[in-house]
Amino acid sequence: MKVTAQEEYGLRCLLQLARHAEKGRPITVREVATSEGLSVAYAEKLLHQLSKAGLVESVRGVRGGFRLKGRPDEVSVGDAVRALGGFLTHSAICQRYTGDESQCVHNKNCGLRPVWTTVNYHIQKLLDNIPLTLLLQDERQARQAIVEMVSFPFTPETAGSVV
Amino acid sequence: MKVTAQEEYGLRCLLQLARHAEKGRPITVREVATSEGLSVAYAEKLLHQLSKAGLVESVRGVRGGFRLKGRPDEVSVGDAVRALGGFLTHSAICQRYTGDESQCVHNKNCGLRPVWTTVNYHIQKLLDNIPLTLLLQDERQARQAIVEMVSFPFTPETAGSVV
DNA sequence: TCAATACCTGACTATTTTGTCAAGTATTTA
DNA sequence: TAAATACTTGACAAAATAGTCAGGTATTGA
Repeated sequence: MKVTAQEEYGLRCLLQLARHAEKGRPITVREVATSEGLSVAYAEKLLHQLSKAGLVESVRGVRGGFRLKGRPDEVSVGDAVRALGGFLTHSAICQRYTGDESQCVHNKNCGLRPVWTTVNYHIQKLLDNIPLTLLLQDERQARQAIVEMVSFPFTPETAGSVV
Repeated sequence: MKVTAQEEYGLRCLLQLARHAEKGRPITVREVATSEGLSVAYAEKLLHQLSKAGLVESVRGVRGGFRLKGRPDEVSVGDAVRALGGFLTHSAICQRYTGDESQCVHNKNCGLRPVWTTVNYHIQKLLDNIPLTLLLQDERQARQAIVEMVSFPFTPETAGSVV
């Protein structure tokens, strides 16, 4: 159960664009890479990925760079995850984990499938409701905002203990 | 955002043991491997992993094999995931994704951390409440049981559309 | 006690995912 | 229009994950 490098780093780069959005002019790959501690080549690849997915637009030439395509409060973490690797869909799992067979032996009747379906539903629902702007504040505030948003008994203290 | 092969296949093997539990005698690796469409060597590795984690016990020698250690209704999917690769903890993410630096540049103040904390909390809470027995029924019933358990508006129809 | 059954272990190979590199194209500005 | 800036692309290298293999040890039962 993990977050891929693409998702983590890609999301961080996207947050840089969101943070930079108000300034109007695009931000260069070099700037993003530097402030994220990534190589320029790698940041380039990630931004390109986000660009292909339509979350980001690129401007070539001297004053060029990358720019968030929508308003930062209209782009969600869910959008980013979808663009960067996708959610835990059961169809992806079923197609991938087929053992030695060409089709999964549980294809017709699988006790596990409802589990992943449900997990996926939860995560997707949660992340689709977190706009990038929510994460531009400092960590304490971001946590606060998310906790209030999801509205279930979940305080910073329990949060810490869960992890 | 993905489920690792270890988690998926390991969980499937564990379900075989749970299914077999009432018969009393252990089930051999060969039997598990065959019914899951896995190689014997691989099933062996997975079962060994579950054994090290204490979810499963092994019996050597002629009538040997593997056996679930607890009662099938007392072992949860959450237990299995923990044994097989672990949850999406933020500490794992922070330690792993450090870019070119030795420490993540966001170590002190990270807007993303509360997101993963929350996601992790949700998933863990959900999976810890799904006992293996719930998944031994046929898929329709399993889905039904999970849906009732989590008690939120989530029908088979919407489930399909989400995936 | 010896042969057959089954688990145990660690090293090895294959595959996938991550990350880099180099040569290109588009745009601006002097 | 030439030089500098920046994005584009596809092939490649490195690292992590997945899966295999071979030789071992423990237990049973004839």
